[in-house]
Amino acid sequence: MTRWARLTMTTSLNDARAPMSDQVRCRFAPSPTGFLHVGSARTALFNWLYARSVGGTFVLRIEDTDGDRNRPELIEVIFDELRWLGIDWDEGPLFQSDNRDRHRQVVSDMLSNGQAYVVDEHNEPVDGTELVDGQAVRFRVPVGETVSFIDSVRGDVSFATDDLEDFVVWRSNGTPPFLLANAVDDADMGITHAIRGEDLLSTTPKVQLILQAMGVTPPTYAHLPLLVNEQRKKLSKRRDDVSIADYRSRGYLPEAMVNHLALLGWGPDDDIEIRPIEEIVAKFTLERVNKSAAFFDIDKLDHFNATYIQQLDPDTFVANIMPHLTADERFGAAVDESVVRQFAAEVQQRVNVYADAGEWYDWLFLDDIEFDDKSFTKGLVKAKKGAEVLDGVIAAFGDCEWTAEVLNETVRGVGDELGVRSAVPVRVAVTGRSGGIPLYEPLEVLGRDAALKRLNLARERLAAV
RNA sequence: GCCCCGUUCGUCUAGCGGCCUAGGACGCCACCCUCUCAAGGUGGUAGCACGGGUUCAAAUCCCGUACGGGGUACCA
Repeated sequence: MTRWARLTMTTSLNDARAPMSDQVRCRFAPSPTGFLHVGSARTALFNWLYARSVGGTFVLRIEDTDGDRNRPELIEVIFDELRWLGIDWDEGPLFQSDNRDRHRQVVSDMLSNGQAYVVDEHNEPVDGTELVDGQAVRFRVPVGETVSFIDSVRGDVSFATDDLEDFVVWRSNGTPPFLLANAVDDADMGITHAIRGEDLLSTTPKVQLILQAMGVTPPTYAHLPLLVNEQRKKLSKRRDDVSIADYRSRGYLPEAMVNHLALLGWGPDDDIEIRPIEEIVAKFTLERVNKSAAFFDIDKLDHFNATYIQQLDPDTFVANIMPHLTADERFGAAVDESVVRQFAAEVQQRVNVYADAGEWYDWLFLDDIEFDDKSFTKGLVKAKKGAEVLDGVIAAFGDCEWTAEVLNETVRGVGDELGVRSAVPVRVAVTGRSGGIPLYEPLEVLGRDAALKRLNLARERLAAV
């Protein structure tokens, strides 16, 4: 049995149509023309949320009719990103291209019924009610009528057919355009709720006309507000940094991503934003979906991600950041997992994204640190008695007991003697930065020789300023 | 141009006629904590686009204006 044969079975089931509310069927229908981006992922998520929230079925369909831009190798990638996000599907993947004969049949029927007509390359109508190779078919849009429907998000929406031109339902290259294939497939698959982006709102009357011509009851539509960039324009793969895969590789957690995405165009009634997906499913309704566009705010995503990272058990955290650390070309080869583990708790509460973990650890694995200019200026050059502090610490570190506790007391002692705060200058000298995880335990691990080497280096550099 | 949709703090949102002196979150600022930076805690900053109605009462309903967006393809 082919994939599509299974579909047609659903169709016949659906034809019997006793649409019960517990028979909700949603679908996500990406076209494999690019990587999964945040806008598509949000659409997929809302379909999934709705299906799960009402115990319905979530179907995955690949809209691979756009021959030229189609990139089959991306199909698996899209699946992989969906799985990563935790968006699982109950049926499919089904491939639109498998339904080509059916699409052709529908258009053919339209021609014989006079609902559509053949046009030549100049868009001039051609006599005849048969599909002709090399010629397109246009739908005959009725005159003076109104197409209206109830959108679950937007309420009543209506369009005058007079504002619609006779749109193409079959291309001259022998393939169905999106409008036709999408409408037919939704009907055949018994889709009850089409949840999609608002950019498709104005194509809806055309879809309704097609369905009407087929004698099929259209699904309920829900048009989600668009995700926009800083300029308030629809997110675009070209302009915007929106690939789910990119976020994944930088070390965002799927839980954080999904949680954040769920809050774009929807909000719970109880002010609790960060919460498990099960709770979001339980609270989700289409009626609560907003109408206005939402900006994808990375700062907020970062906050969510940091929160989810903090909740991780330490072993998982270490396991997850290790690949990012060892992949770092500056110090990756020197990374010692036991050291990573020793200070993981401190890093875990500071890091927003796994990929940033290196910034907290690097000085422990680097032979030669680089000084952050701002830190060096503020922490040493402009610090009171910066040079004296370093001199004092260098002298004291030469023979003091090398334990975190003693190191702490020693640095403090030098500062007290000089009447200044000594911790930051030492930190800058040893780590290159003015901020970081608590200093003395790592310093104990780093060792006396390395510490002295850096202190002396910093002292020389300071003298040269 | 035409059609459609939208408009609550900078951002994401709660609000579905009185509970609003408009709540939460991110960001930002301050303070506490503190070896630093974070985290955490406390406090603060900032908004119903505008104008008309309707109503005893409007962020909430109606109309208009402005602004923004989407569509208007043999793309999806």
